[in-house]
Amino acid sequence: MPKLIKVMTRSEENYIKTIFHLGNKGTEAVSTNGIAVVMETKPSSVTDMVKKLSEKDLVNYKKYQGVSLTELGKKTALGIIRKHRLWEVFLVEKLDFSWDEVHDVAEQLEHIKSDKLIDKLDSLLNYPKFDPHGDPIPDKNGAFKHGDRKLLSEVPVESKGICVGVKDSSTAFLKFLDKNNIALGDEITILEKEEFDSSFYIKIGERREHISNQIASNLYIKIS
Amino acid sequence: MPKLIKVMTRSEENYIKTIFHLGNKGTEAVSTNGIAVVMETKPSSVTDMVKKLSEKDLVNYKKYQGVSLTELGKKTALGIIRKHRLWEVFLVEKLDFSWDEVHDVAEQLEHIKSDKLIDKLDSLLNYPKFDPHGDPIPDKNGAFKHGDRKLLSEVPVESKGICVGVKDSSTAFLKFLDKNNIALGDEITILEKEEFDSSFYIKIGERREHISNQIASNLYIKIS
DNA sequence: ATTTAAATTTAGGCGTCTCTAAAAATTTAT
DNA sequence: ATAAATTTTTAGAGACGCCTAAATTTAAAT
Repeated sequence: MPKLIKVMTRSEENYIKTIFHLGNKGTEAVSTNGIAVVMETKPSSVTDMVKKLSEKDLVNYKKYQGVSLTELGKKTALGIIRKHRLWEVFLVEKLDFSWDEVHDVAEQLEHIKSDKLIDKLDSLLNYPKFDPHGDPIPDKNGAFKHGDRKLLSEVPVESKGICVGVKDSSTAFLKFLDKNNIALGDEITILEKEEFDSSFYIKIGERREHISNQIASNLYIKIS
Repeated sequence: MPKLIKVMTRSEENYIKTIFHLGNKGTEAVSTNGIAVVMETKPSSVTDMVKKLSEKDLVNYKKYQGVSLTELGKKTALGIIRKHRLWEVFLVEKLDFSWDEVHDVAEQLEHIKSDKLIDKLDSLLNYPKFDPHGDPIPDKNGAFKHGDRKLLSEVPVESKGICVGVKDSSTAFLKFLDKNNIALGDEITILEKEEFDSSFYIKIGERREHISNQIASNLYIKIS
């Protein structure tokens, strides 16, 4: 009889989510320290929690070997991420939040427990496939695919595509993009690559822009 | 310098809300037992929490004398109630929940911390004045008024009015009303009062109904 | 006015989640 | 290969919110 008692605390959910993001969708083992840094807590606290999650069959854990998610853990993580991203869409589409304001609130809303709520929300929003940062929203079964986006920095000169997402969704980066009139959906063409500093000259809409490598390696485009 | 540190835990918020509801908007002293019963906890737990709330200047408390809300406590309670009721409207209006399903989810959503969120939600819903059960929604400053609703059971024969709310918003009662086709907004006339069992004969819409005193003393109407 | 009953508080303890400090294991460097 | 540095785990403790059991206060009953 599997333990399907999914009464998870907020803290447990946050750990699961972090392990998912840190370990290539939970498949690779993550270090105790890594988790501690991201969650702004101490390694010893991580060890405690990881043991508890292990007892609940949400993670695979062997002392000193790092942690990865079990199938149950992955399913759980996808459920939380689904909720987080749907709420982000809601905040932007229905409540006029800007894309750099949504994260903190979504972080709270993702812990609300109600299947009906999230299904209805999904329907209200017309079953969106991506959140405001271009990240994919898992469906009810946890499935999600990513088209074939590439980082702007890893695409050959002359390529043309649509800006579909950001890798770094920090407030600072998003505000920078806003200030420079770069948004999801914009058409981008790589004009030239500056070998000296790995920066790029691009055409975006009708404008010509010069962007640093740091920017280019945090913007996803879908080649057309 | 007032302690405006409003970092309240979920549990603290629930106590404040209960004290507000139990004590005539927090003004009357409430008993430890009363709180314990409503919150399904033990009196000793209530004592512990009440001490903590007292230290934070949210309640007035003297041993063995019961608890009432301070001004700060009342303001806090109204803020939580505002959030709860706005979310209820959202669930019914935007997500097609029925009025007997909203309570549990709203109970969770009311603890989300974001002023912007609640203001935007208010705006999305067009600044509603009442929740799906007819209870008034406090405005940003905590002000709310109730028109002049009366319990059906306390109104003279021949009175005519609109059904504007329920006193008991339990799932059972709400389902009963649904089953009997009684909804907010219905026009009701008191035809006759049966002295024997204090039941009422009423006209609702075009129908004639016989309702028990228990029902009548949980339905609010606004005399027209 | 005492006694009895009921309500309330205190005392001590438990589970969760966190921390610091110290011990153990692993990795890196020489 | 051994020593040094780093990472990870253990041990012990604290805040929170709850509990049980016992003591205290208040209210009710005779």
